[in-house]
Amino acid sequence: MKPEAQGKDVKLKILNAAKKLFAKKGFEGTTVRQICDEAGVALALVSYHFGGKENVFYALFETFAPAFLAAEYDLEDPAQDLQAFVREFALFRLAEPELINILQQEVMMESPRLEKLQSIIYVLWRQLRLILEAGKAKGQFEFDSTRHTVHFIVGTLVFSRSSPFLDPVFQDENESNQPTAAEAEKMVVELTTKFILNGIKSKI
Amino acid sequence: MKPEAQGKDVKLKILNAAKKLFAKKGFEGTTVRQICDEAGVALALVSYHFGGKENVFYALFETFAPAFLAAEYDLEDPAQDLQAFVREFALFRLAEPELINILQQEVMMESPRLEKLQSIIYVLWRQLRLILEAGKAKGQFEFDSTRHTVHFIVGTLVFSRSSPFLDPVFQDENESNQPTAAEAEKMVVELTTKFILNGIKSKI
DNA sequence: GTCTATACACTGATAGAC
DNA sequence: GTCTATCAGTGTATAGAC
Repeated sequence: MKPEAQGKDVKLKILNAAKKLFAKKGFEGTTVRQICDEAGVALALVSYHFGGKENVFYALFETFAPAFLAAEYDLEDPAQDLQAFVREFALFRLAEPELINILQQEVMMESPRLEKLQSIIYVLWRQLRLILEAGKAKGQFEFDSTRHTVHFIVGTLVFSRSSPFLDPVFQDENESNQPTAAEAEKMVVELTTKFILNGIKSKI
Repeated sequence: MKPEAQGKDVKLKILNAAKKLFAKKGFEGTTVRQICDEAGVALALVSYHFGGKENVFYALFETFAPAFLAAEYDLEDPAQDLQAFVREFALFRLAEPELINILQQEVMMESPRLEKLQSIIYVLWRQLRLILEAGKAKGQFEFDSTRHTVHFIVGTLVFSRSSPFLDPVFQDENESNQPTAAEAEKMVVELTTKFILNGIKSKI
């Protein structure tokens, strides 16, 4: 391994370890020692490469959510925009469940760290709000309060804890034969879209 | 104040402080010192009255969610049962937002503390699942996957962070004139019910 | 029951060898 | 760049005065 590549490698190992641990134990519940143990590197390397635990947190989002939902919507067909929005969000959640998990925890406790993520979150929030209002104006959606509806949709999109003890082992309901990973992905996106669009009485 | 009542008073002050802080900073992010400062009592009293920080956590739910959603549903009219379920949940969230907040954080990180709350959570989860399946069997609801639909509904019910920076100050949309607290409550319940019931195409 | 003072493990961060 | 050893600070819990 080339010397100059080692730094990158260690940084990535730390980021992956931190992602896993932050999602599982929260930011405060995770110690730098745990991160380094999980990553298999020495304790000092978090400070060396990132300059502290908090910067690992920010690097997590810069690395794994670089242009997360940077898509713009022209609001010409809000129903279609909403579908695209939901789809993109659901796919990101499938790709990076830990990141969504961390984000949700931080949003819940209004952590001070959110300030530096405000751009990401606020943009999303605003996009959704604009789509909803445009769709309502065009008669495509049916809801009373934009503020609450944004909450409902975000809640639907964000919450997906497949804890073993909440979903006890039981026969696959409809999906009797094991779907492939790709099929399962597609299904989740479809189901989520359907629930949300139904929720605001939009055609699918 | 009667001597024997002082203990109760201090315990309640600690519980209220802990509820506020756990919701805001998470369990691990909250220190016993912070709890006691917020409660205005000496550091030692958490250990004295509860036997440690973790027991304060459990006492929180025993105290403020004594028979939370103990309601039974006969599943004769699942659509009505679901409405009652959503209503009861939404009202509890209005009454004890911090508790829902804490619960959500813990569920997200699958904290070890959840084990002792399993009965509460699992019962809820199961009730909702049973209502959904009964309603589907009766043709009242329309959805493909019970598992995912439970997730969507719980997400909708649980997520409601009214952070000032997510909902920037802007003119009350529909609700132009200030509603009373009771009216606002009623509205939230109605909106939530509507979104969820629409989501599974149930009549309202 | 409530307080202050303290014990002692563990935290994040750094210094210095390699 | 990476490691081990160590620091100062803070965590929870307890001992003992009142």
